[in-house]
Amino acid sequence: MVRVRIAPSPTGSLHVGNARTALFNYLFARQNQGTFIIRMEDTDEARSSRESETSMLQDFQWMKMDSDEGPLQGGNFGPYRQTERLGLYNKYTQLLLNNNKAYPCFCSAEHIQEQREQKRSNNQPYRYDRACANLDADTVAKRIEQGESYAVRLRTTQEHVVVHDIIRGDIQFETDSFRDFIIVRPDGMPVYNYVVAMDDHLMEITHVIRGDDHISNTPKQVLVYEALGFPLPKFAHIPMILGKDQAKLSKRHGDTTVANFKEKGFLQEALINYLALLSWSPKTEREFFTMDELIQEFKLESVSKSAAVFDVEKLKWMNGNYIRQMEPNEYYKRTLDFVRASELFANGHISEKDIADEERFTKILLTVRDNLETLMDVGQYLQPFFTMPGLTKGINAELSTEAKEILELPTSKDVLEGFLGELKRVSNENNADGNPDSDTYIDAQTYKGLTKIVQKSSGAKGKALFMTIRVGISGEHKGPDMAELVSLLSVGSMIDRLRYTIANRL
RNA sequence: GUCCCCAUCGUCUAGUCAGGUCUAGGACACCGGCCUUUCACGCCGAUAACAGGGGUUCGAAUCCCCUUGGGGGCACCA
Repeated sequence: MVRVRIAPSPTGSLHVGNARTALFNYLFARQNQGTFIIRMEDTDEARSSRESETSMLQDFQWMKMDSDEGPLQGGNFGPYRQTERLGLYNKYTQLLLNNNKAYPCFCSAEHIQEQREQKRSNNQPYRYDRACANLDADTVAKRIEQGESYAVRLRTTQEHVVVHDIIRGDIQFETDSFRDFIIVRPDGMPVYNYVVAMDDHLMEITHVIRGDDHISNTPKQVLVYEALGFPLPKFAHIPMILGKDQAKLSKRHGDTTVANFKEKGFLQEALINYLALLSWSPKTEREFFTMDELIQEFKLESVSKSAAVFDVEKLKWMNGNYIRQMEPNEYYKRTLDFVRASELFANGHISEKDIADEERFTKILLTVRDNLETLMDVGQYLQPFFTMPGLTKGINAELSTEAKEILELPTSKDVLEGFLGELKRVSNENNADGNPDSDTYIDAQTYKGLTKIVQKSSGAKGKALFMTIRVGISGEHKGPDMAELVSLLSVGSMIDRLRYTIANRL
């Protein structure tokens, strides 16, 4: 029975590096009908918080990595927060002390620190001098009785430790450099490398799958397992995710948390898919996988040994693909949060009433879909349908450089005035009272006919014709197909827009 | 400094374990073209890599050694 765990520290929201480690654990668990466990390593009280834990657990949920055991749902191997497990460790420490596999060390932290610095400055590796390794029992008892504080050290007897790693094979370490490391601090707080080993054993973890920044911790943990007589789990150290500068991905690289990507309008499916492809490959040319397909295809043994640079550009590309593949109704639903978060909505240009007209709103959303890389982009592309920069208060009046260049074309005045004239003519034909109002629309075919007329009168064609009309009406140099855009805007509003552009922007 | 890990296009990778089919394949980005009398989407194409040096071998991206480069650890942090 496979049991794996992800053990994050609740010190912020879930980082993509951790998310990827979690993903590999999750995939491995599911494909083996195993158990996926979340354990919070919250013993660093200064940095850990319950809020962080909550947001992390939400991130896992959003990523659709459902856990079988964890701090919220519990399980048979709890508790699932390290701070709640502290009582479990004492008896093991006592056992080690009784067996002489560990011993109390009365050296002060300051003294050790001094020695370490001295060695360092001489460019020599520090090793504990084992000053307290062989004190006789009476002395020890007496000093403890006198209230002298002490740390507990694990007695290291072997010269080297071999770690068997599923991805890297055997790795050998000399124990010399960390010999007799501390497992319990003077205040009784057990140390990380000691605690993980016990937790993993107590939770019956079969495969420890974690980032390769933990490789050098592993021999210490192996020593703990052996001292306690615990059977070893299997280890698999997966490569790090790097930033553009090839250094370990961290906050200073910008957006690196799952929450960041969620907010920016990345889809869970795309993030999972992209993350799965960092340091793992199906060894075919296929790139798109659903979670279920990943569960089928993923192979822990074929995880690469080298680190991967996180490339947002490729994630965006993948995200755009997922957006385009969605069912219209799902697309509508999943986009709404981002519509409501947009500036247009905040300024009242898009209202709940607009959104509630599901058919029309979906139609509009669909016309801008090809332009999206993330769902957050909708705000930008929806603008032409609901307002125009400069025309409406609260919207930035600045035109992009590209848009300005288009309006500077020699034919642009003729194009805009020509098109304005045609719109007026059409609306007069359609309205008995001769006043263009907001209920008159033209269809794509009519629009094409009008552009032909304007082409003749202005002499502009192609880009000079269509881009000028686009900028004149929308204020943007990119966006949905013109025929679709025009057929969704009332003639009255287009007339207003053109007048504004002619008056203020030419 | 020391220990450990890693090394194919700018980036993600296939090929490496079982050497020849590799004048090194795919994808992102970039550049060019087509489609659309427009941007985007889509399609087509181009540029672009075996870190260096020694071996072993008829033959090395693939095996061995060295160098170089990069990363991570070296705590009474997790």
